[in-house]
Order: sequence, then structure tokens, then C-alpha cells
Amino acid sequence: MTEKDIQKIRDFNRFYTNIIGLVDNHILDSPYSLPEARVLYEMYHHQPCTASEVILSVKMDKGYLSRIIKSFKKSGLIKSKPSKEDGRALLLVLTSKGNSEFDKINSASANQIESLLSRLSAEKIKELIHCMDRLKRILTTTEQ
Amino acid sequence: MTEKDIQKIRDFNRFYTNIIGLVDNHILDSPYSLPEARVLYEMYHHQPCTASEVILSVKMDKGYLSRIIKSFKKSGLIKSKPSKEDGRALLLVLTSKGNSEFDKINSASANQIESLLSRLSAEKIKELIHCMDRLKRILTTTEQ
DNA sequence: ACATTTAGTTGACAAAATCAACTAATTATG
DNA sequence: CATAATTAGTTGATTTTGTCAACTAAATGT
Repeated sequence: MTEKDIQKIRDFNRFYTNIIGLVDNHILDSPYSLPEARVLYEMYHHQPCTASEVILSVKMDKGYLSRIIKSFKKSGLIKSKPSKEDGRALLLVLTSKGNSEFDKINSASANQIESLLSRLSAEKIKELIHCMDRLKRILTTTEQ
Repeated sequence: MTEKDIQKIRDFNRFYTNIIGLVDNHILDSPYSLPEARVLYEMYHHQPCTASEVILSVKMDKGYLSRIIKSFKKSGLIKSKPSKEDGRALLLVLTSKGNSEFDKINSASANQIESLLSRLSAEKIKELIHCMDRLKRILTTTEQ
């Protein structure tokens, strides 16, 4: 790997950091913070699950997550019941309100992506996705 | 653009958010925070420049930047002199210490990228960079 | 000349994240 | 079995990060 290669990769990282920032900022139009939205996303896809399971996917401090979960309970987005297998753990599920709140921010995100890319031709989109797939595949063999 | 397309794009974004997080966390092994490192990067590449010019590239609150600059002055990374063209502005330059500190974190970042990708074959690297270039090009025609 | 804008600073604050101590339940080990 | 070590989750304290608004002083526009 040459100096120039590394430079290009880092340049792309800076570039894509901005793209992601663009997308992330958009979420803040919702009443949820970025970490809250991430938790909601993981909860939605893993429910019913425990807080520990959520931590595995979002990789955040357990105390921090505990507070987010607490606030979600308070605002009626999730409910919990003791786990039968493990008396320490709580099984968490989204309430119907929780699910519909997730649906809201989820479709808002989808709409944003769509409008962000609306000017691209079908071929460009196809190529875009192709490149993303390739990148992900290449990097997945490396990660960890 | 289909539902599935959007889903793939968002999936890639989540994936790459983690990659970037991986890279960013590494910077925190240095004595500089992420925003500090970004400021250092821009300063290095734009010097001599004013705080306003830095803001254009890093897009952060000017009060926040002002404090970072203040702390950089205190620790001897940058020095400033009044601008001749604009009495309100300060021309900022990195000191030799500032430049060498930047070099440190810069080469540490480069090393990290290299070690992160060390297992990839030359062909994979080539393909990786090609995909990044394509992605950037496609997205740049859209942005803004 | 005066109003408006711009560069930068500062204080007050809010939001995000970390750390360590703690309880209670579970699992591992002699 | 007993007890030590680990794990799930909570909480308080604190730090870091980032935002907002008010302010000074210089520059620019009218």
C-alpha cells in the first residue's frame, strides 16, 4: 500500500464523514437524539431483547444506555418484563407507540436519502450501490 | 430508486459509521480530541489562515473554535499575529511544535489505516480505492 | 455619519458521554 | 455445597462536547 493509497483512503473517510454528518443531522429534526435513534433502531430489530444485547450492537456505555431506556419507558416507547431465563435481565419490547415512532424516523430517514440522491440517474444509483457493496465486502473481510 | 436500494444505502451508512468510529477512536489515543485534531488538520493545510477560514472547512461553532485556538496557543501549537488586511482578524500559523504535533497524529492515522488494511491483497486495495473514488465522484455531483 | 455586517471572545448552559460504586442475580470453582 | 468471580442493570458524580446569546471592535454599505 503506497502513501498515495493511504492518502486517498483518508480523504474518502473525511468525505464520507461529512456525508454521514449530513444524514445524522437530519435525524435531529426528530425529537430523538442520535444515540436515542440508534437505540430505537436496534431495539426495533432485536426485540424482544435485553439491554445487554442492545449494547452489543450499539457499543455504548451501559449506564448511558440504562438512562436512555429509562427515558423511553417514561415516554411510553418501550415496556419491559423480567426475563425468565435470567433474573437480572429485563426483556424489552417496543410498545405500539414505540414501533410507530420508530417507523416515523425510519421513513423520514429513507425519505432524506431519497431526496439527497434524487438527482442521480438510475445507472448512477446502481453503480453507487454496487460500489457500496464492494466496499463493505472488502472491508468486512478485514475488520476485527 | 427502490425501497431495497435505500435500505442498502442506509445499511452501508451504518456500516461505514462504524468504520469511521474505529478510525476516530484511534485519534483519541493522542492527547487531542477529535475536534482538536480536525482543527489541527485544517490549520496545517490552510496556514496561514484566520479562524473564520477554519470555520468554513470544519463547520463548528465559532465560540467553540475560539476556545480550541486559545488552548492551542496556550500549549504552544499555534501563534497569531494581527492581519494587515483586516484589523478584526488574526492570522494563525502552526509553530514548529504545532507542525510536528500534527505530523505525529497524521502519521499515526496513516499507520492505523495501513494496519487496518494490512491483510488485504494489492488487488483488493486497488479495488477498494477505485470504489471509494467512484462513490465520491457520484456523490459529489449530488451534494448540496 | 450612521446602520449593518463580520471576526473573534466570553459566560452561561445543555447535551453527550464516561467512570466508578453499588445491588442483585448468575455462573464457575474448589 | 459454599463462596468467589462474573454479569445485568442502576445511579451519582463528573468530564467532555457542543450550543446560544451577548458583547467589543473593526469593516463595509448606504
